[in-house]
Amino acid sequence: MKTTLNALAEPNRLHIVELLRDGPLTVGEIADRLGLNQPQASKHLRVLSNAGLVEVNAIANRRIYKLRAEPFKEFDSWLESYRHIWNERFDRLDDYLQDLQRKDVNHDDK
Amino acid sequence: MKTTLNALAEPNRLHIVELLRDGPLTVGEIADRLGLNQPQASKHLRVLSNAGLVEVNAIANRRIYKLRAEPFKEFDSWLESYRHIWNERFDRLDDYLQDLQRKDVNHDDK
DNA sequence: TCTGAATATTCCTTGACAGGAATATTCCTT
DNA sequence: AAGGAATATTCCTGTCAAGGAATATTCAGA
Repeated sequence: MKTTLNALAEPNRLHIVELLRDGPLTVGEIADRLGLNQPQASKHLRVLSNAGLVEVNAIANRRIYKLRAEPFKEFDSWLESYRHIWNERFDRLDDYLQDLQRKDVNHDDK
Repeated sequence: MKTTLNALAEPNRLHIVELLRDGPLTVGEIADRLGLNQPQASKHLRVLSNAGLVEVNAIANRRIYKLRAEPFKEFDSWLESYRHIWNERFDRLDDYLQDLQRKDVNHDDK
């Protein structure tokens, strides 16, 4: 999760992922469409690869990169644990304030 | 999306968010539970706040932070555009290879 | 009003990381 | 075998951001 987020936090890498959303692409194509020069594209793809976000398929000279499903699934289930924030009524600030008050009153307890 | 990812990419900030998943918390509480010293906690909360991930509620001396729903909703719909990767059969590598081949054959077209 | 608690802000330093340029590697084509 | 395309790797440099320490601010209570 942490490495995934880290990989996606870089703008160019996010762009790459959004490009690959529509299907596999070659390093050269990616570099072209994003206005990167080839080495930077390769480097970013490496990071994405290490994070498990993409996988490579070597065909002769070319390397064809495509998205891997797993990280997105994980992402999905991670989000799942936050759904209650806008489903249930999560905004229990009142309760929390009462808690604070209670603690203040009994601040000499051990 | 980019700022959201950036904010979450930092480990301590991710922890803060996961803490707040269970309800609002005070700066001091957050710092305690995460083993941060107060200034760092405040700084991270500032970043999270700028990213719109949390909101503050001032009560006397204390600042009570809690999660905001919006960014998570956005996240959810962002993920939505990636669902086809594991729902439909996305792995159309064969098609892509044929495309490559076609381009190679006609590489003298304009 | 004074003290102390809770929080924010500033300044500084250090480490990580992205970009550029150059080079290495692999493979196809002739 | 040679040249060139496609990609990866290395080295260097500059930038940015996180952490530490110190300080400022606000507030409650005695």
